[in-house]
Amino acid sequence: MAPPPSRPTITLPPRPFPQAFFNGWLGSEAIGVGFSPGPITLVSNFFSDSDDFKSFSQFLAGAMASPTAIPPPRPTFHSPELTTAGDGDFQFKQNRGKGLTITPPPAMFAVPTGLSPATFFDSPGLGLFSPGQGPFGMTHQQALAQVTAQAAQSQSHMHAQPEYTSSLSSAAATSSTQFLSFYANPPNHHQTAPMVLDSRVTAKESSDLSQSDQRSQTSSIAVDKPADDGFNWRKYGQKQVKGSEFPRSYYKCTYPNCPVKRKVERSLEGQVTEIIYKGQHNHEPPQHIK
DNA sequence: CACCTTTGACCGAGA
DNA sequence: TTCTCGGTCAAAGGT
Repeated sequence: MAPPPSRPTITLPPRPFPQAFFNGWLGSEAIGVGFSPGPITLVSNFFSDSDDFKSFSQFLAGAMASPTAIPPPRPTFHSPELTTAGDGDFQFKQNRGKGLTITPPPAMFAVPTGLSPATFFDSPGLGLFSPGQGPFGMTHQQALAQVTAQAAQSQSHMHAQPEYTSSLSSAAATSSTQFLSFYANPPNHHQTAPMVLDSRVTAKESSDLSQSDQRSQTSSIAVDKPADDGFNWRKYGQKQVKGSEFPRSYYKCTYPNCPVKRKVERSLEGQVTEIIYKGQHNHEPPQHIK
């Protein structure tokens, strides 16, 4: 499907998006309200009423209210981008030099037949959105729109917080992996009944960090494992996909009879640039002792 | 020995 | 029908 001509773009402050995202998403309960200064501040900005978003589904729902309130792209920041694909995929990515863009493709957001939006959001192998949350009586389009609106709103705060600019790249990159895996497979998400569903979540992270930034983070993030989301994965293939600048790795959940697979694209520096989950775990995440 | 990654080959879908 | 490409298989080797 062709991308919308005038793609709504939202730019967020140069902050570690994942962290900010989580703060807003998880709400004050998870992180602590009023925690500042620091990377967390963004969250409250990004989600103007952070307490209103305690789950990703809520986050999405909240963002879909006003798709029109979208500011022009800001080339300064490097933040992840959230998009949806025609088949209901979600994509979080960080575009090179584009800053955060939250793009709700109006006509592309489809809910699998037979699924309510709430079910869909709360389903697939991602165990994606807010476990235990009930339906929100909101369409995906609405949810995305609201996400957009919230993000747009947050933009105004960026100008007032230039001090975060320099720290974004490394911070974002450092936490991105955990972020990506988390939103796709929250460690403590409730287990939904097994169902035949091909929902996917795509997480993208940019690799447009400055050379110095990349070098500084490489040692800390260049891990061989895909994002640690609490599940165990076995790599069963790798391919250079056309149109993608980085090789794509294929992983299967190692749990017996678990159908979940995921595709991970990783930059040469080891940064995760995209994660696509497919299927649904039919088991609880194994307990990890660290 | 169990489990993992690597990697070339193979297969099916779509153009 | 043939070609391309994404996804998967499976043998080999590593930890």
